[in-house]
Amino acid sequence: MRESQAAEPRPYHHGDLRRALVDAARRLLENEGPSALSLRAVAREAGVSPAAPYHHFKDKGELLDAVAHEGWLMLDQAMAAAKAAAEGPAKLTAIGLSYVCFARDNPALYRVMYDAARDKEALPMETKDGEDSAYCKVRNTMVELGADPGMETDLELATIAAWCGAHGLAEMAGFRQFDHLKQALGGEEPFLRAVLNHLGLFPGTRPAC
Amino acid sequence: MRESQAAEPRPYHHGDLRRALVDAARRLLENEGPSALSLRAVAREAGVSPAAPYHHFKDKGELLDAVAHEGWLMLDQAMAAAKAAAEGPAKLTAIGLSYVCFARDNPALYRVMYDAARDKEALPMETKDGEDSAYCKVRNTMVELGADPGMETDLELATIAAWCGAHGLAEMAGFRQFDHLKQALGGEEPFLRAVLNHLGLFPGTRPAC
DNA sequence: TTCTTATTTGAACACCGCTAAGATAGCGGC
DNA sequence: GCCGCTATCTTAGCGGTGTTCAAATAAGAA
Repeated sequence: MRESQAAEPRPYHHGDLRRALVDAARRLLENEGPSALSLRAVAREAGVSPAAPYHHFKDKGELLDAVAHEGWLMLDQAMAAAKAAAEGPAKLTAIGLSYVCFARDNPALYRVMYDAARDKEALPMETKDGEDSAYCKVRNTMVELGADPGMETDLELATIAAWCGAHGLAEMAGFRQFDHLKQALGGEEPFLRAVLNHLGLFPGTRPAC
Repeated sequence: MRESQAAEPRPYHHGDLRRALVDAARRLLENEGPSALSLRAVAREAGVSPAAPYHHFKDKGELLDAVAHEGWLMLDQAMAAAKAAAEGPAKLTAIGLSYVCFARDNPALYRVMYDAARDKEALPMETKDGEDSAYCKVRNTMVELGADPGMETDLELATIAAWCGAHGLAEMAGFRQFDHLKQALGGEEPFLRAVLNHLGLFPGTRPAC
């Protein structure tokens, strides 16, 4: 591993500037926040001129897309790990909790991920390897927990509802106005679990009206 | 009312540039989208120099705060109207639907509203008139529908869960990947209603596990 | 070696948020 | 009426941004 990982897209001068730019962007994002993520700053961080990135990305948005893609991969992994670590119906809550915790621990990256999704007007539905996306993992878990895969619309609706709840909670969990409630419940994780339990996560268990 | 509403902040040269700037910003937001909402563009739209806004707003963020504030007032009104038009338990779904429709019809404004909220790390909890905010309206509705106001944490959790679900749906409802589901359900509004019904909106009705 | 092509640079353009200095216009006191 | 006074607005400018383009450079092919 002489120059980190390279050799796949046939680097010329730099080694693998595309890779280096995405890494620099993630570094900036973590250290300085999303407002510091200018294309020029990324180039500076990677040690190249402001015009260099344009030979690897059409524009700034495409670089952000690449960053977002890595974010979705990380989220996938976190959710898969949480699912594997839990048993039975607790799997769903565990997945939701891992989702919200990922957003809490990577707020800038999470923002970039959803900005990209809004631009495309779609959530990523499959990873590069053809594997199921995080969204599909939630749906699969629903089926494993007893949702009828024949009732496709109901299954899809339950998945969407769960995803919406988790995303909303991820965006709102940091708001200060909930601090007293977290304290009353004994910490942040109990608070998150409590809200998740209030959401109608399980298919077929919603109130009839 | 000679020059629209004025006389409160004692305008000098322009009449009421502050008001005009917020209006110009809302006009730009609606016509050109959030990315076109630069402070200079707002000044241009209002017919003043790029430096003029700084005598009425500390910086760009403060102007956006003013725009966001008007957005929250509009959302308040929409939710209040929806609540008044529905009866019984349908009130909650009606409120949720009005929330999501507001976001759909004013996507750029909705974005500005939540950007401001994230900066402050809080949702607006009361309007200028001391009236209850949209968030409080949801909680009040929960009580009217039978939630026990004595169980304060449970009431709060239910309110948060409902708000999270509505916000998540508002952000996700426009994604193209749900088009086929909307079609299967007979349109967008049935789709929104279906997702809202899948969310655990009502306090005390969540599954026991 | 020479040719070709991918990569990177440096300079430039238009736009951005923001600041400072000066011009302008409405107000209160005389 | 006139005179400050102060709020308002403009002009000019700073450093930063995304993006383009011609020139320079370096790697591989012939």
